[in-house]
Amino acid sequence: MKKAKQTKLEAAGWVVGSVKDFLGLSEADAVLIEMKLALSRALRDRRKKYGFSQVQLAERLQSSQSRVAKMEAGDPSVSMELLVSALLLLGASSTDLANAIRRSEKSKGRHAA
Amino acid sequence: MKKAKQTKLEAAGWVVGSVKDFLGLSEADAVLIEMKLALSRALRDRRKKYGFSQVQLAERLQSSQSRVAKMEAGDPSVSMELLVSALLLLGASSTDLANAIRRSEKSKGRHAA
DNA sequence: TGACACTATGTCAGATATGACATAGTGTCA
DNA sequence: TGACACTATGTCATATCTGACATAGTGTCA
Repeated sequence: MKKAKQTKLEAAGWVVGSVKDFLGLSEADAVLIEMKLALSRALRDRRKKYGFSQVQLAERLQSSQSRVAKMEAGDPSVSMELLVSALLLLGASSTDLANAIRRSEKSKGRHAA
Repeated sequence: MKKAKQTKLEAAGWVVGSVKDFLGLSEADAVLIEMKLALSRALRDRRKKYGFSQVQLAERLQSSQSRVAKMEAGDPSVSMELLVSALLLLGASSTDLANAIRRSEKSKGRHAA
């Protein structure tokens, strides 16, 4: 579901609101990125909370320092699943994750008040 | 962070509670699976709410009917990211996702009350 | 200044996920 | 019964992700 999205969907006659309250493609992408960034921040916070270095965390995750750095940097090569797995291994609960995701919501456009 | 987890971690001297309130490896896995199942259910619900067939949804996602079926079945070949992307394209908000994830939490062991 | 611990960035071989296809199963309507 | 729409399952080539490595950047302490 990655490449050639826009053109194909436009060809298929996508119109914002065709079914009502569907998001445009690019907005869904933006929301996903925001969510991943929120998880990145949560990961860094949690690591620091425990006083771990990236190297130490990498050991626990059975990963590498470079990947931990990319996770925390919101690098596009890092999947949401990896971020969530890492957070869970750092003791985060479903509720913690839910909160991080909920908080990722953009404060919206403020079109009307 | 997949294979050979257990043995390596055990060799590294993993003990539940070594840092306190860390989850055991297998529990983190279980939680992740629960979360993905919750998202699967949310996807099916949302698709049905809009009266779409799997084929119709696949078109919107630029995917295929078979993959939609696997998504809804909680097939291990489906990533969390794919589930979330699909939900977002069906108009789910960050809050919706957060709720689904929060609800995925197991009702715990009831060890003490 | 240098030495050190920590973090960031680029690359790549191997592992995993993906869309697509075929095909089978299920339910409904006539 | 058959025809049809929908869903499930298996497979596969290709796309994407991952851990690992090298190396560069940053901060701190002496």
